[in-house]
Amino acid sequence: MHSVWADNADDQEREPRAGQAPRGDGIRRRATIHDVAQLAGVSRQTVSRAVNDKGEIDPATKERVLEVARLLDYRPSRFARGLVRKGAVTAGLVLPDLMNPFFPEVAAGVLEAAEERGWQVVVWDSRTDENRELQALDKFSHQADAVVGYFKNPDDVLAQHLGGVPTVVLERGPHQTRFGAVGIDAAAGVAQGIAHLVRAGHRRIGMLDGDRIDAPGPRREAFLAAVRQHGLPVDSSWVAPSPEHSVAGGEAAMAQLLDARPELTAVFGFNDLIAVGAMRTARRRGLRVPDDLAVLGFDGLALGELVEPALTTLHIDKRRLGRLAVEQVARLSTGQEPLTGAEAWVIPQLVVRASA
Amino acid sequence: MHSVWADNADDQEREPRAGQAPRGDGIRRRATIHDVAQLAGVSRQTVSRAVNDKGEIDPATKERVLEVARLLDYRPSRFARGLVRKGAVTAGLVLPDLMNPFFPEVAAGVLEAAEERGWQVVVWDSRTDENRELQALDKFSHQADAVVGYFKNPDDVLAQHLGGVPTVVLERGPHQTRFGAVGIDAAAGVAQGIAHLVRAGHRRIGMLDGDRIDAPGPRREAFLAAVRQHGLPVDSSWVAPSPEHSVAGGEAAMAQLLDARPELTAVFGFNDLIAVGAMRTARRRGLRVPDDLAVLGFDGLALGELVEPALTTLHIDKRRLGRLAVEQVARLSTGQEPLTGAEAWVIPQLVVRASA
DNA sequence: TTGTAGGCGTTATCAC
DNA sequence: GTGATAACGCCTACAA
Repeated sequence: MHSVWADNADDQEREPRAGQAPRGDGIRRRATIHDVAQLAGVSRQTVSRAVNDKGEIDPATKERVLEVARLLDYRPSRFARGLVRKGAVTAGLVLPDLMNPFFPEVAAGVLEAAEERGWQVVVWDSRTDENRELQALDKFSHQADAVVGYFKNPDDVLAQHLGGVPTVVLERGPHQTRFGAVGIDAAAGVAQGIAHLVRAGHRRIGMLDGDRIDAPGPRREAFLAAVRQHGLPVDSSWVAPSPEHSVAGGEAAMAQLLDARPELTAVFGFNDLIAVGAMRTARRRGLRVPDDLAVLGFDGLALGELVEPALTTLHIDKRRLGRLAVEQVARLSTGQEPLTGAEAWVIPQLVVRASA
Repeated sequence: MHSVWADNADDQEREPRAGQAPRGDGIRRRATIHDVAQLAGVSRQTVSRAVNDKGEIDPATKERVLEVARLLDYRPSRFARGLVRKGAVTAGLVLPDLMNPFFPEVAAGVLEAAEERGWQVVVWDSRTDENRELQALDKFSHQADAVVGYFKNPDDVLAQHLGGVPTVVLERGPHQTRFGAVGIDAAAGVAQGIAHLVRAGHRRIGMLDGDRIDAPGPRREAFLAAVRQHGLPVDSSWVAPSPEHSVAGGEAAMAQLLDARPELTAVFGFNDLIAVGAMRTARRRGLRVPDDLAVLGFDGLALGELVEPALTTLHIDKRRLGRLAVEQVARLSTGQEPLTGAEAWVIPQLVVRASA
């Protein structure tokens, strides 16, 4: 059984060879307040005063002490300090893909909110890999006071590696997880999007889904619900998987979907990157966008305004998503109940541009 | 005078009200190993053994202790642990703009390299603000063992807030800084780019520069040197400033440059975002790219392949940049001299696409 | 102005 | 197997 507290790390690598001089290459033990005190011929307390700009100290001794400190390249140990002055909070942030512009923007929101609270944020890129997610948690369960992030692993696995650290998972409904959650109201968003396409006369609408074909996520479910509600001649055979959440992934998925459903007149992309990929494949095949094929994205990346034609998309306030996550986890870490109302839920907004 | 060691922070906010019960809302003192020991009726040492999966312990007591630990929501203090087990390294990463895809990719490189070393990385977005840079350093000088980042502040100001933490600055030549440095060989890159434009017949080439007009950086200097070398009828009046390093900034700057130098047949953008902005303004004014106006970028963002026409650019291995920075700062923190050769220098590669 | 004593929470060491 | 004892490096309180 895996103990959630155990530090199964391969830390400790600093050899204790104590070079007395601060210079010299090779690993040397860092100078402590004691070393400084000794060399300066004062008590540790005096060093502390000098180093911390406390008042009660003779300017002369202060200067002397500071001089020695500099000489020894002394820096207070953050561990010792943290032990005695409370209040330094570290949050861990797990992101699946730094190369998708969506996540840096979420991160920006997280950083903002964390900064306001005086927290620092440690970032980990899981590369959408379950094992790497757990590695992150193994670290964070020891090194962080709170965790926020995107996870593929199921709750129980996460919990096992979390060791009780307050956690908020992103884009998993509050009812779908036992952790704090901040989600996107995919249903509301997708409904808007499909309604827009239908309004424009489309009936044969496909989807490029980022979720595994055997594990439909909220976006696909919302899509299927929407097309059904509008009575469209569309079923799950109109959904092609795009395991790679990237432009290239979208290109490939679109090719596949077009082969399966040539009668398509519109596609909904799991995210903007995939949607852009879809546009590219469509155009490469000689289809005009939006005339022959309308394309709808999901995310609202800045990128969408730069491609041609500009991408119609369901815009998400990514920064807010990040901020909310921090607020949630802050609640958790003070023992409050997580929010589950509108404060934990961001609703996509349809942004109509040229592609649909 | 600002003491580099002083913790001029407004930390400490945790009120010491010790709720004995683990549950209950409101701030409660976190349970310590002592609390667990007491409630479980064993010594702290035994708790430590249980929690750390050490061998020498009776399975029964272990289970009991773990149970209590769970009950009390006990998590070992990372500070106390860090004090006694050495080896947990934290690096601070200062980025100027998370919204520019360039930097997340640099960050990805930093994270990779840091992970390989078992380091964790705390990220700070300075938003290209000198004051925020210093805020970051004030934090990192206490909380980090190494710092890597982009800075506008001059060396001496940085040093003042760094308190001796090993530091590597990005994109500042080794001879331009007293810190460790990892740079881009702008001269080599720009030379390739301008040569390409000249080869295509361009002689009236402008530049959209991201640096302040009164503080030319390496890219502008390289540009000016290159056009001079090719004997082009171009001087610094062909350089328009684009203080915003964004698409919008590039659009505005391009408008300005086009007004000043309508005879332009090609532009070099400080970065890809600016270059894309330039393309947009050009096309909005009815100019065809590249026929009427060729556009050359600098960065090699993925984005450049998606715009129309695709952007010709000087591609930088951003991930490598990040990795090198970590390697450099790792050297510094073990007392070695920083690298200054090719290992600390990334050379842009011309990628020819449709825009030039 | 300066020094001494004690404790922050954890683990290593060495007894029992 | 389990428990004292002594660090780890720093800071707060109090004494000199």
